[in-house]
Amino acid sequence: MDDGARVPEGYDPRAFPPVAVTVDVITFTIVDDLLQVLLVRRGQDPYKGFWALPGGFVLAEEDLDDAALRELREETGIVARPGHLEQLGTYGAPGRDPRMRVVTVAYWAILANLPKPRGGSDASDADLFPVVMVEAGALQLAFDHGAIIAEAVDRVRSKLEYTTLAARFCPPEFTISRLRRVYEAVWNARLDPANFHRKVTRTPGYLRATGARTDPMQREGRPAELYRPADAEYITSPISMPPKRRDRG
Amino acid sequence: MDDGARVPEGYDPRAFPPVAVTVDVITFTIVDDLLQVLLVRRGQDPYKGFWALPGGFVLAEEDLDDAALRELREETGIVARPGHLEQLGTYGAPGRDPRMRVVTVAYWAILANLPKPRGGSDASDADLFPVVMVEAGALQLAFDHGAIIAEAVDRVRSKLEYTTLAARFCPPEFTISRLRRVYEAVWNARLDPANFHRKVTRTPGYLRATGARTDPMQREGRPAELYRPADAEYITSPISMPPKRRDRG
DNA sequence: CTACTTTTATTCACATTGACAATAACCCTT
DNA sequence: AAGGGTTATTGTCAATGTGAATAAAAGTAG
Repeated sequence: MDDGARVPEGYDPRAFPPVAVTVDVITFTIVDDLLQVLLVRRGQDPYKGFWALPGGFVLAEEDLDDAALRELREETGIVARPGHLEQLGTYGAPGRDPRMRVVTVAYWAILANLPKPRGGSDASDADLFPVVMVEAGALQLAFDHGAIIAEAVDRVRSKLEYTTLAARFCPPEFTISRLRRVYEAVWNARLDPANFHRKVTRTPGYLRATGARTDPMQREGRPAELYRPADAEYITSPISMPPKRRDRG
Repeated sequence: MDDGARVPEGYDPRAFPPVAVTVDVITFTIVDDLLQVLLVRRGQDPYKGFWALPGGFVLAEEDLDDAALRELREETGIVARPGHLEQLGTYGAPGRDPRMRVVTVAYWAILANLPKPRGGSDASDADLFPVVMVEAGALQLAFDHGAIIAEAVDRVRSKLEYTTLAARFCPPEFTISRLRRVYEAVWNARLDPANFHRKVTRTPGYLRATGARTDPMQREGRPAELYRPADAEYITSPISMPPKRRDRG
């Protein structure tokens, strides 16, 4: 069957504007009941010493998703596969990189149990920062990475409403209150434990009880039932964010 | 204030893999109570004679959104500004274009009252096709445009649930039943007129009554109140898609 | 007038949700 | 063993939202 993929003769592969294509990755995790984002300190100009998203050039024969995973690994030493990896958007305003035209494809990822990050080849340092700190403008961010992070935060906040992605922040087995604290950290809001319990346990496809309980020795209060994620990726009736968020007072 | 945007000396702008960056645009409109998509027939290899999304190279000093608007205008002769234009995603699998590495940034747009399309510079022809026809595989589509269109259709279908974008398919003033037929066309489902009316009129920020009515001479039945879009872009309580869709029988 | 069409209002049964009370299951101290 | 503290889980109740069904309203056509 003819798939039409003929290459015309005399085609000049250089007859297009010179553009570099890169990927950048926004990695979210939860530490100390706070939503945190992974950043690397730039070791060279431009923006030397500024904090930036891990990222870099897409290789010649590499798909975009693979490039995102590779850069995350190379620049931060993280070998664990993210619990979620998804394209966020592509940013290509002329002048966003002072050297030349750079179009970057941004990805965002969820990692549970993020190990202590260490700098890789292109970065002199890597560290986690609470999103509230980034939103407050407490960091010097390179390029347009502040705006990109803001869009990623919006995305993860709204995706918790109608997907089961919150479980990706958790270990394979987790309690309902752990899941609730994920929502509370990402949304920066407090949820009623009883109503949250009723909502998620009655959402079909979200949770599957394991039958086991938490070890009472390690925690305070009544031991909790352990759950693992079920098969649903999207939920029909959303878990709605409380109307008033308490961020920044 | 130092913004850190120093250009290092000796930087080689060619030290990156040769990649072409293009934009493609999925344009939706509603004709004959059907969701339709705008395609152009390719006038040259590869995929000569196949149907494709309008698109092309991003120019040297051009932002991505501008490139999308320009390509839509150049390849289809459409001068009207879309009621909505949004990035869909970026597709860059090696080999998706047989000539060279091409990374394309896909946009999707909503146009109301789309005029009869005519071919532009790069396309020998442009026409509208019902989405159900594309989904049935009735067209020979170039590159990976079939998969891209499928993702765009998913996106517009789900966005009708929690945004006010359905109104972008309508003229500036419209009736509730017109708005309902937008949902019915996009979702390929039937909605109860009375419940839909109650729902959208009680959704804050969605509609603002104009006080006028439709001219009874032109239509059958009772004249309907005319509305225009209000200020909300997102709605808190979603308009939910009926569970069973009737597409393809 | 009646028949017919579409729009809009109303009603009922039922599900969902927020607020909050009550109970359960553990720990610890006395 | 009893009581207090903490967290987990279940239950109650009123308010609200939704699907289905019906009715009323406002026009045209005959």
